[in-house]
Amino acid sequence: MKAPRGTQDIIPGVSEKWQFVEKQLIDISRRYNYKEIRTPIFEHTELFQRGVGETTDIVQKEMYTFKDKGDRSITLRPEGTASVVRSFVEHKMFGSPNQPVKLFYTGPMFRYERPQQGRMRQFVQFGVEALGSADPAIDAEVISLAMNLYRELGLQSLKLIINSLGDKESRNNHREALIAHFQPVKGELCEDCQTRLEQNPLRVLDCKQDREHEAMKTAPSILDFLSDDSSAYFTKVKAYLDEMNIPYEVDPNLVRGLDYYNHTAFEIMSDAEGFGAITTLSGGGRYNGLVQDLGGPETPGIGFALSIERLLMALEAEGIDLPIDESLDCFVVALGDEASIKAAGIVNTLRNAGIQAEKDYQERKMKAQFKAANRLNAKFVLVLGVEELQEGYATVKNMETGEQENIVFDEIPVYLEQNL
RNA sequence: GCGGCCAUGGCGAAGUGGUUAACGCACCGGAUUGUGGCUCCGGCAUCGUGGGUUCAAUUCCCACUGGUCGCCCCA
Repeated sequence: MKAPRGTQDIIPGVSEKWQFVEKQLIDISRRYNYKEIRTPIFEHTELFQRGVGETTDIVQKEMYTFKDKGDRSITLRPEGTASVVRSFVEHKMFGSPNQPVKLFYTGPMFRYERPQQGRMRQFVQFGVEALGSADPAIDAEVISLAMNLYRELGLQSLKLIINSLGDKESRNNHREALIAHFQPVKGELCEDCQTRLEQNPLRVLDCKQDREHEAMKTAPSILDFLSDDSSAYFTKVKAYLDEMNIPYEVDPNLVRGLDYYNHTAFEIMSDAEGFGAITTLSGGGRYNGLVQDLGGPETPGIGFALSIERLLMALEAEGIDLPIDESLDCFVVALGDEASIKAAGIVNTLRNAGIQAEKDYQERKMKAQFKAANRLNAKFVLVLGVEELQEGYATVKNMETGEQENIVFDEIPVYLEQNL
């Protein structure tokens, strides 16, 4: 038996990295005053159809959807925002006195895709959502949070790309212009783009296949169609980023793959060598209509999500070692049955005193027990033999210096606490 | 969803249509009857799964599963 395609086990040796990174993400989020939200891993299919958008690749071909025994259509969540917004509405968080409502989440997401490195069918996202504020300062805050998460872990090769998708009016005008622009050459575009032109002409812009087509190069930019309000908004977002010394690049072709975005859109990529085809570390943007689409009052929102798998890949690509403690405080070597019983007692006492302790369970000989202790990076080894048992002490060896001394049983916890 | 490459012990990695499938690392045991990191000796493999060709398949063919790279898309 193997884990299903596109899934992975995170086992000791790697799980420590996950724990470290996840703790880091949570700590930094707390500093920005985001609170954790946990939502179900599956939802009614309709939530994603409405929230993510019928025309998106996610909804059209990537969802894990099934009927449960009550004949309900259920979908394993492909992303986090729709669920968070659903929960925001369901729990009437729009009524909270603390606005905006600032939330973060971590957990597995599911998309049925062809796996390759950095693209799994089950992958873990960390994301934040700020609901209830239309202040460009919160856009900048979310972006700065995203950048800081990476920076504080030591990543250097980062590129922040931003764009504005405008408001409804801007998008409609741009949409008309795009259709008018591409219609005459429609037959020369790839099949997907021909469909996109009908359904969501904006997405023609980020087609990789037709990138070289001259109509692409001369295509009307959304930035030229921004309404005065949208344009002013985007200018303010940039001003905040400038003030926070966050470098960015404006890419008018940056289009997010989910339908709910408007105004600010951004993506963080890695420049690092050895990163293969996938360079996007995280993406996010503003979604001012989404809360209303999902049955809540008109409420602005912005958020972003990152993939922890890709974050770990980026760390690897940049050769960053996480400060993970792989040592063991104490290993108790016991010789014989009687000593083994005493060892179990001592190990228990030490653990109760907050000291990491381990003993042998393989009936190994002394030499092999020392080898095991060494392998576990034990800082101290306690030896219990016949003589020790008789006299009521343990031989305590400092594995780094090789020095050893006799410590009576009762004093072992204190001795170790003082010397660790 | 499309195309290429790949699959040998815990890990890395040779190899062959035919009796015992190299080697390195790790692990276990011994040399060293109570002390790790060095040395020497010994031990340790249903050759991804299923089917086919053949007197004989780990080796050839097919399917499946999985990995990987590119495309697509994204996190």
